[in-house]
Amino acid sequence: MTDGSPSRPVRTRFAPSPSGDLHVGNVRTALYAWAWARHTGGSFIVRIEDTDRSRVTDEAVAAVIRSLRWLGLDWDEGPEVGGDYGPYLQSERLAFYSEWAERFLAEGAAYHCYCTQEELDAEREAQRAKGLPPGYSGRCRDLEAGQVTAYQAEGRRPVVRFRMPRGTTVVHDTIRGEVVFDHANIPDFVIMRANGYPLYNLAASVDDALMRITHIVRGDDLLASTPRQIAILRAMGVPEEDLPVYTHCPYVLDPDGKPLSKRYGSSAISWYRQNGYLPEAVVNYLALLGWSPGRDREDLTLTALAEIFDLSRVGATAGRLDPKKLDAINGDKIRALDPEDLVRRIMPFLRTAGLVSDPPLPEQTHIVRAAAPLVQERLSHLDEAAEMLAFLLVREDVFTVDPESAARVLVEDAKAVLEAADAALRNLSTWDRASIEQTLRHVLIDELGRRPKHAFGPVRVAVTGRRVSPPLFESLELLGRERTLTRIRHALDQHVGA
RNA sequence: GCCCUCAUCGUCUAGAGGCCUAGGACGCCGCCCUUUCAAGGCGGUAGCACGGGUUCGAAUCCCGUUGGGGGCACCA
Repeated sequence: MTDGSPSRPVRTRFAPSPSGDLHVGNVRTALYAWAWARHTGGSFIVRIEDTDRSRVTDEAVAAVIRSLRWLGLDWDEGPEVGGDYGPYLQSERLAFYSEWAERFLAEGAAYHCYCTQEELDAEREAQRAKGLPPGYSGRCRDLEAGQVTAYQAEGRRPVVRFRMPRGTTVVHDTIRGEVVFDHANIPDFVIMRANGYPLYNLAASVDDALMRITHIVRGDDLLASTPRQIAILRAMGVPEEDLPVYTHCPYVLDPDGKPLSKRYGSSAISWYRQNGYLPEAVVNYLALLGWSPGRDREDLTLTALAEIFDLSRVGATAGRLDPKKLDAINGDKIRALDPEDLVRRIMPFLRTAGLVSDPPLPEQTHIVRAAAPLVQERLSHLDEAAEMLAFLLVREDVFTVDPESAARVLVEDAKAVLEAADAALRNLSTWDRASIEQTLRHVLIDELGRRPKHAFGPVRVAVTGRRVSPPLFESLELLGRERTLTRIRHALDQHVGA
């Protein structure tokens, strides 16, 4: 449907309801909307759908904004940046909704409905019992003046219900093609509560029209409500050719193939930030989940997306989250980082782990700068830097050797190795990586006749406390002679038994 | 119950009737490199849900079946 050559400036929007943190499905939708706006040179608008809900708080709105900024999705109009079509919080746009509701009422496109919740529930129950589709019967559709007065006398306060016209609606969707809905299956629906607050279909449609949205990119769950929104748009007088183009993105599922729920921890976008993921990795991964550039290209950035993203290539099938693939991409992105940038991104995690002060002391910064390159290609997540670098940053009196590693490596057989290493390193004239390696190789391999694994293993465990560590010789250089020898002697005393 | 919708390796996908003996990526399995772990290199494993059509020819088009998902609110 979308031919990629829009006749009017593209305006896409992301319209989250701020109930808790964004989840990855929403984020992907936002990403696509953003990418399409950027690709076409159009505008990306953020609108907060907070028309209801006591559950909406300022903090929730702030969380949405924080997440979008973290991801790098910038908006041309919306909260904090303003724009010509504001305000961008629906709670501040109530006047628009009532104005249109009044007009619909006056023109007969909508009517007052006096049914109580109980009556509606009973109606639905009866329909269910008869195996009929649930839905409003249209009882109040053509109320006579007398009935209205009677209801009012009872103290009933009406809601505004939209009168769904007869006929069919064809939704033009870039993913589904032309989807036909028979209005016979779409009962009249409420657009305004008795308390004057609008409902989703009204608010969203009024805003989309007023904000001149050209492309609506949203979740698949909204496809079925699209004919209602189109009906409202038409009632507002929006010409057919100005109706928005729709893109209903399929669901993002958890690794088990089930719809994302709050139960699944990593459905919330903040989880990724906290667990050491780079926003550019999340973006890259999500871009590929449900969309493909068509060529065998997978290394994507926001810049690249702005260049090549095409709404018409968004796929129709739901996608499962694949943590392994995300991890792989995250590792790639970490490896591609400028070392200084890596240091900057790692610091917060080291701080959280209590390994560096806030702000970091000069010597801590020095060590992290020097050590970052050693772990860069070993990191899958930023937070892993903490455990990898702990042995370098921890206070000497707090340093401990992992018991299992000690039990397996610091055995009787290691005694000779540690003693030889101790003696050789003690007398080493120059303390640098090359000298350390040369000496240890000479003493442990050539003289003692140990295989590399058995030569360096005990030293590694004694000095780093673990069997897995950054490269040994560089590690010793950074640790310094003093601390290295202390740890070797300590291992000799505590584990091997001198 | 009614309406809508989806269906290619384990996962994300390429594929728009012959280029498909179905390509790539992640995962997985080997091998190489190697001071551990990674990273890197090389190789391998694995898929068009099923049944009917249409066509000289179908992963690609049509119908149905099965299975999955969504919707039918004074939620968004």
